[in-house]
Amino acid sequence: MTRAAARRDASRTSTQRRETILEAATAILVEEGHARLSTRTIAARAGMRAGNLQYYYRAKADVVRAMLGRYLERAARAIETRISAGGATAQARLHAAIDGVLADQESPESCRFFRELWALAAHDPAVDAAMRDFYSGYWRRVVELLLDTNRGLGRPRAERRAALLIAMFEGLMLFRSPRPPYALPIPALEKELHALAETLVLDAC
Amino acid sequence: MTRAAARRDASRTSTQRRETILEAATAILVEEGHARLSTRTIAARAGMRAGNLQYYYRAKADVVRAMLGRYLERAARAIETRISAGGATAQARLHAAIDGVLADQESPESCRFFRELWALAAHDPAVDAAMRDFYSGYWRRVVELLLDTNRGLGRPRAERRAALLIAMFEGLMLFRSPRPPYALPIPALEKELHALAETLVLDAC
DNA sequence: CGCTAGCTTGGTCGATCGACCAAATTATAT
DNA sequence: ATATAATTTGGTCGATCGACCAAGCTAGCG
Repeated sequence: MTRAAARRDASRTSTQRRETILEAATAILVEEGHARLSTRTIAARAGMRAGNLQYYYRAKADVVRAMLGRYLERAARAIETRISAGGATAQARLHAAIDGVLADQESPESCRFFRELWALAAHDPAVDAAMRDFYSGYWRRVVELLLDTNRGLGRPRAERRAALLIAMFEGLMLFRSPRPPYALPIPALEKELHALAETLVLDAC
Repeated sequence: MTRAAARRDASRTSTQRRETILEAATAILVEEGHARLSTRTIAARAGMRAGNLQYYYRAKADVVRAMLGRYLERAARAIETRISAGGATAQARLHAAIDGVLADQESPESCRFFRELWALAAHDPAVDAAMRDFYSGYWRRVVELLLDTNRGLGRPRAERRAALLIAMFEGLMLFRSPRPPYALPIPALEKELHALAETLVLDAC
């Protein structure tokens, strides 16, 4: 029997410890912001000493990198799941995707996290690269959704409109968080957004 | 003769000294980011000692507040100027406003500055309040522009669509900066955006 | 049993931060 | 010229940061 398997406490495996650290880092980023994301606060939240955190991640940048990968990966998977379960027609899947993104934005944590990510990416090349990767895949996926719904759009136009859609989503996220937004009636806004997506995908003018 | 007028070097008036400080702070925020915006770096860039900076602004927050007010005020005035000079018809003024915002986004400094502002606002109540003020006025102005172009829209719908427009603008800014963006063909994108604004303001469906 | 590898502690290091202040300097007014 | 006010200097303070490391602890191995 290997040592790892023999552990009484499964939460003490090395991978589980790393997971705890990433969870702690995410929680701090969401609840207290990037300015308070220090090796010490992460360690404290993870229930360990600062020195011990360095045993699992040599540098703070390694923690950030891992946390980022974990989060973006999950976000991408969540959206993909929504799309696949969205319905039979391409149009239904498009609207399911929009609903998925909007639902994600309902959670203050998600908005917070992404706002902090933008802040971090502004001057951290590693974070910036990861964000680019994420949005690049995000964008390609939306382009395909638009094309699936209306082949007549043509790829260049679909690419432009996908970019506008994503920009609008991200812009909305800025205004949602952290406190109740700029007196925007979100539900009505979402209907408007669905209608807008409809024209974006149908109008080939 | 007053003291200020008697100064040999006009750049040594108290107000001019403060202006120098705010310029230095803005430059640092744009070129090096909010993480490097410290009282010491600001003072160094303004050509004075850290202690002297505190003579003009008691706390770092005061510098940030003043810099923010200065910048947002200018931004608001620039857009307003564009609109007034935009043309005779309401529709021409709307498109002039869009061009103005897009032109502002062309400058990397502007994108940088706003990205850093969003980062600061995330956990600085004063910055957050100032941003809210700015976007609140921005939003109201766009609502009026939409209503001027097409009375038939009705205020609630105009408010929603103005919000979507602004969200799209701010979202685009995120993707523009700091480095060449996500392979987005910006000129074509801007045409698309004008067309989209057209449907937003005309379609009353 | 003792050995060893994995894990954890607690402390230190140099750097940077915002803030504060007494003293020195410079400009203006009398 | 002298007194007064405005400005500038240079240094210190306590706090926090990322990183580092020697020593101690623990669990499974032979």
